[in-house]
Order: sequence, then C-alpha cells, then structure tokens
Amino acid sequence: MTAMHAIRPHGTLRAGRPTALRTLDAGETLFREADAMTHLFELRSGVLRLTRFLETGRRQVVAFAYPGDIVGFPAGRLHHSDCEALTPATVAAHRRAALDGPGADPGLHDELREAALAEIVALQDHLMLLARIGARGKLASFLLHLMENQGTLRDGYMTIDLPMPRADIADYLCTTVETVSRALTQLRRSGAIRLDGIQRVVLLDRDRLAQIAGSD
Amino acid sequence: MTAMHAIRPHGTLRAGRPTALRTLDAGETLFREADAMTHLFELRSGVLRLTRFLETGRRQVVAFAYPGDIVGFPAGRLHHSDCEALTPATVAAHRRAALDGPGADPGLHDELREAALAEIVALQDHLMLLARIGARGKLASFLLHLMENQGTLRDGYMTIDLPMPRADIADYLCTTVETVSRALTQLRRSGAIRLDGIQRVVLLDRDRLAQIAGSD
DNA sequence: CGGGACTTTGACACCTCTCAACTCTCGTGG
DNA sequence: CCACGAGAGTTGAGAGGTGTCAAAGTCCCG
Repeated sequence: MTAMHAIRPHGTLRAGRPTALRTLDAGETLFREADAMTHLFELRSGVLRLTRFLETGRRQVVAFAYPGDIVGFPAGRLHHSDCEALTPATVAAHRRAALDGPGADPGLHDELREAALAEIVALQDHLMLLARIGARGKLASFLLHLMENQGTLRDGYMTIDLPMPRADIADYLCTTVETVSRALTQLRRSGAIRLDGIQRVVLLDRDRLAQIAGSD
Repeated sequence: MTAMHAIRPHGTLRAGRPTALRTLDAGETLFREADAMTHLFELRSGVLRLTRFLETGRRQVVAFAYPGDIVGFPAGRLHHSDCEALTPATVAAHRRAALDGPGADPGLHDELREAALAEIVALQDHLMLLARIGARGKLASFLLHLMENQGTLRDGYMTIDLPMPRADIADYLCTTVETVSRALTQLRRSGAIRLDGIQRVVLLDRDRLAQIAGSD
C-alpha cells in the first residue's frame, strides 16, 4: 500500500490512552538497535529513518517513516534497528506495558495487529523495489512512491522534498551514493524530473518516469 | 529470528478451533495473488514458496515457508503473493471469518499479532541479506540461515536439502540462475561446502562459509 | 566571506547479466 | 534394461553496469 516500510494506518492510534509526546531535533536518536524496548512510537510530524547494520559495517536503511507511521514494533524485548530523526519531529509514545501483562489494552492490541499487517505489506513493497535490476529503475520507482504518498503540488507540478541525504537513499536502495547521483542525473537528462536545489524533486513527466521504473 | 520470511511461532496456532487440513502435491498452488483471501494457513509439513511479480514480468521470491510458518496474512481482502508447494505439503486452514466480524476469536487475534510481528523480523532479515554486495556473500548467508534452521546432521556433517530449484534461489536473492550456480561452484571450490547431488548441501567448514558471508 | 559537508563527475576494474552451448539428471517408453 | 528426451544445472564469452577511488563542484551555515 504505502511505499515506505512503516505503516500509515487510516488514522492515528485511538486506543491506549495517550501517552507522552516527545519532540526530536533533526539528527536526534529515538532509539538504537538492542535498546530495551519500552515504548511504541507513533510519528506525528517529521521524518524518521530506520537503519540496521551488517556485521561488516555496511548499513541498510530499512525504512523512512512519515507522519502516521508507527515505529518500534515489539518483536522481542529489544529494538532491531536504529531510529533517528531526519527532520525535527514529534512522536507519541505508547507504553509497551499497555501491551502485555494483566493491564493489557485490547484496543491497542487490535491497532497494533493492523499496523503490523500493514508493515508487512510495506516491507514486501520494499523487497519488490530491490528486485529490479538497474539503479535507474529502482530510483524511478522510489521517487514515484514518494510522489504518490508525500507529493505536493507546487506551481502545477508534483513535487517532493527529500529530507534524507543521498547516502540514505543509496542504503535504502542497496546501492552507492555515486550510483544514486548518476541515476538522478540520468532521470534529469531524460526530462522525467527536474531538481530544484538538492532536496527538491519536481516531476515533469510522470509517464516517462513510470516507463523508466518499469523498463528495468 | 528465523531466516525465511514466514514466521515460525513457538508452537502451532492453538486458538481458533481448527479447521480443515489440506494436502498439497509438489507444484500445487495454495493461492494466487489477487485471490480472495478466505483462510489463513499454517504449514504443518513440506515447504512452500511465496512469489510476487513485477509489472515487467520479473519474479521475486518473497519467502520460503517451512513447517510452523504461517502464510496468507490478511492484509486487505486479497492475497498479495502467489503460494505454491515445493514439496508435498499439508496445511491447516483457519477461516478468515474467525478474525473479523462479531464472532472474532480473541485468542486467534493474539496469535496472529505475534505471528505478524515475527514476520516483520523475518522480512527485515531478508532485506539485510540483500543488502550485501556480491552474490557469494548472499548465497553463503542464505545457506547459513538454512543450516541453522533446517540443517540436519548426516554422517557428522551439517546438511540441508534444497527443495527449491536454482531459479527460486536466484529470485530470492535478486540475482540470476547463472550467478547462483557460479557462486555455488566458488563456495564448493573454496572448501566451505560440498554438493551431494543437486539438492543436498553438506557444510564442510562453517567458519569459512561465515567468513565469506561476512566479507562482502 | 570562508569552511566543511554533501553532491556530482570522471576513470577504471570487477562483477553480473545476457546469450549460448554443453552436461547432467531422471523419468519414460521402447 | 537401455536409450531417449526434456528439464535443470553448469560453464563459457562478451558487453554493460556498478563499486571503488579520486577530484572537482556546490550548497549551506556560521
């Protein structure tokens, strides 16, 4: 359904009486891999990045989370990825204690289940993205997903602001910064997109971008 | 936790009074993408393969399911992947109706939630597998996972039988049959493994295989 | 205005994909 | 029982793409 790997339920978590709100600065860490998992977080504003590391030191960006997404799924007692803010962000924290034990909240359970099922779909979508050969196709696909979910209309053109550096995109697509940069240049030269500064991507020709995404 | 993408709960689904058992021949289809989702299946014996197709026709193997795994997660009303048996198999079918609606079974809900959370971990593990560069590393990693979860001791050597053809391994690792074959040959020549026929892989030197998996 | 981080571009080696031929395996039928 | 044939697997050669290393360019913020 959604492009990224965190879920975007139809609304926010309604059950589970709230919680503490927390604000994060850009670059701030929400939790780290192997941290004890004390809360489940619902992103209210900003963009988060979820990463895991390979033993070799290689980094994999598992997901980018946008408002409405939930991070910190309670699989076991420890987090299995790092979570950092790419922009200033606010999250609502739900106590893990509300999930298990005697005082468990059944409503929260239901929402968590739905959120987890949506996350599975999102992860499979990420897999399908990586299934493509060719960096052009992956990047084109990635941009199309972002356009559909986070695009805004500016001067009549669909536009997205990339809150993440090229290195994060590279690690999300399982490639390198240089290849991402080259692929961007190719998309630009093909007339499919235009770059407005480093962060802003303007969609000029959706069909062409879709064609590139589907070609390789 | 588990290597493959379907979950392996500690036991089988205990809640939700059973269900119909169904047997599958090798090659038989359990469900197809876009089929109406009527049941949730729990694999009792055999091995299943979950695949999805890219618009281009390219195929991605999303997961291999082993006994104890659950397939057919109810994300939406339609299946999002094809599911076929690689070997003769038996599954226990749980009615989807037991999940939603008034007669919903809360116990089944809980188990489904736990299973879904485990599936998320498995999918992330698949992602981390693909994060590696180099086909040798991916294949070595894949074999190590299989050894840990499905390996049996034969004549003092850890051994696995690969129920899937090379093409399935290729599509699971996002590469080609030829590359998988060449990578296998390299692992063989390095002394890490031995092939006993086409299906059987014998682990000769775990450390070497782990080293190859961690190198690239 | 200056400095540092990020991005882009270039050159080159290596790996992987593609296409093709060959081998192997195994089930089938003569 | 053997021969055959089809499918699967392996191996080879060549082209193209990508990772790596290096350098130049750009942007942003102090």
